[in-house]
Amino acid sequence: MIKYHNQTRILVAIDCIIFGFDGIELKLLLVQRGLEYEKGKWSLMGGFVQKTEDFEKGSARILKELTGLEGVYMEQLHAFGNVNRDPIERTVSVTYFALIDIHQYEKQINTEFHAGWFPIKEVPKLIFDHQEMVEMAKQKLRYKAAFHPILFELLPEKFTLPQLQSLYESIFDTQFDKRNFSRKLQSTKLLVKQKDKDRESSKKGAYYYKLDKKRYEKNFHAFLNFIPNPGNIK
Amino acid sequence: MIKYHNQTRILVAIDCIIFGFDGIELKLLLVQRGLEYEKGKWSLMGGFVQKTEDFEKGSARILKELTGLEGVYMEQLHAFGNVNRDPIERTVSVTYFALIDIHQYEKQINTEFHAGWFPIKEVPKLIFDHQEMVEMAKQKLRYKAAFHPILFELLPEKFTLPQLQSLYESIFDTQFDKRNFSRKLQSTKLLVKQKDKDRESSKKGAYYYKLDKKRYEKNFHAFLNFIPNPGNIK
DNA sequence: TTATTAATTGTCCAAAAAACACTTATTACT
DNA sequence: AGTAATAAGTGTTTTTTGGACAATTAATAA
Repeated sequence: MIKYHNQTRILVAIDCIIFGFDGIELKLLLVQRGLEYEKGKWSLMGGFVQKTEDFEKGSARILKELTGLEGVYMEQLHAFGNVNRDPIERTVSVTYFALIDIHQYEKQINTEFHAGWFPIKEVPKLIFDHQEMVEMAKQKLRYKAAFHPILFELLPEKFTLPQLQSLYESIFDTQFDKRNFSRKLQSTKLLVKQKDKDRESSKKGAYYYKLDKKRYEKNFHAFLNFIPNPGNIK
Repeated sequence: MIKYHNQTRILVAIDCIIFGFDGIELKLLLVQRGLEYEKGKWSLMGGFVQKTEDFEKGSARILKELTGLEGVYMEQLHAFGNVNRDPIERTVSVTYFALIDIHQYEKQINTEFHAGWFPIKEVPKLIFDHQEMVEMAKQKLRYKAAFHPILFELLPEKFTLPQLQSLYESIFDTQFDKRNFSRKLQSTKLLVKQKDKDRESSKKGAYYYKLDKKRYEKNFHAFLNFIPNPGNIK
């Protein structure tokens, strides 16, 4: 087989920034590094790209190993290539971020990897440049969520408006007016009101809503001004 | 030195999608591939990541080799990793896109690489998955330009409102009302009206404007609704 | 002087966003 | 049984923004 000559071949890793929501706050799934050097330190879930594996396959494999999950929303974030980002050996990292509903998979999380959910505001020190990756992912999540109906990926199939609003508030770290919030969401026509209520979080109970799947898929890229005063989202 | 064992090391390339504007239409800078296999076919400018070079350094080096340019706006687009994207040998490609004012560098373009500007609508068949890269870059450029004042990177230091509008129209492939366009731009306070006029393109002449650099840097990420009816930008 | 060309500027109307407060359903307590 | 407490749900007004639209101006050429 012909090859390119005199070129450097480099390890290529995939690291996954896995966001989860538990109904209260946004969390990040971390694992304790299994490989030597910094072993036991908290880290993003990652692995090396295999010989016959492209990035989508690789990121899905890594996610599955850790969480047992398949078919989860995943998107490429950024490729990190600093020469010394991994002190063992030069490794390029292609990062993906995923969004999942924590409760749905609570019990599947593979214990073998010593995984744990951390509130996004209390993320421990991470190895290598993983901190930077997380920061970028948070920023991208905010950016995207400000205009696209992406946060539903973090919620269970049935959810209430107050839940949805608290998710938005948690991610944008601010408070919205519930009347305006509700009106804006209703106007997207993405929500279908259910007959039953969630009675966990209040006496009166809050109606459940489901996504209108068809419209959701169709309008996924459509632009929606979800966030009041988008201001300085980057 | 310690190394990771039993892992595949892969060639990592950087490919640059270089957009340019000549005052009339958006163009793409392409080169004729120098390496064997598909030699002579049109291709993005690219090269392999060197042993002690990170992506930013690499993309700057590649851009410089081809155009002589430095300090140009550049941004990472996406990492492409399909197993067979390069039939010679598996190669991962990290893509960057750059924006430049064609006239400013017209004479610097390195002839050694047989480079050529192609109108974005008449891009020839490209090697490998470069077509896909260009498509993604076009889409991202539109997306970003719809909300951020990024297109100034394609213009000379002094430009007129009609020029700016024709740039926007060319990129979004539509027509804007010049009164509304002007008002919207003025409202950003990013433009500083000059005393002199461009007399090339009309009898009356159009006033030049410059960017207010300070505000530009400060507001680079600020959200501005540049595009009427953003509709289905992805 | 008149016709032509492209630049410049302003008004009005419609739609969207934001500010704002009261009513309702339910439960717990006295 | 009555009342207090809690969170859900709902409408109206004002302000801001976006979009449609046309007349005037500066310069040149006929």
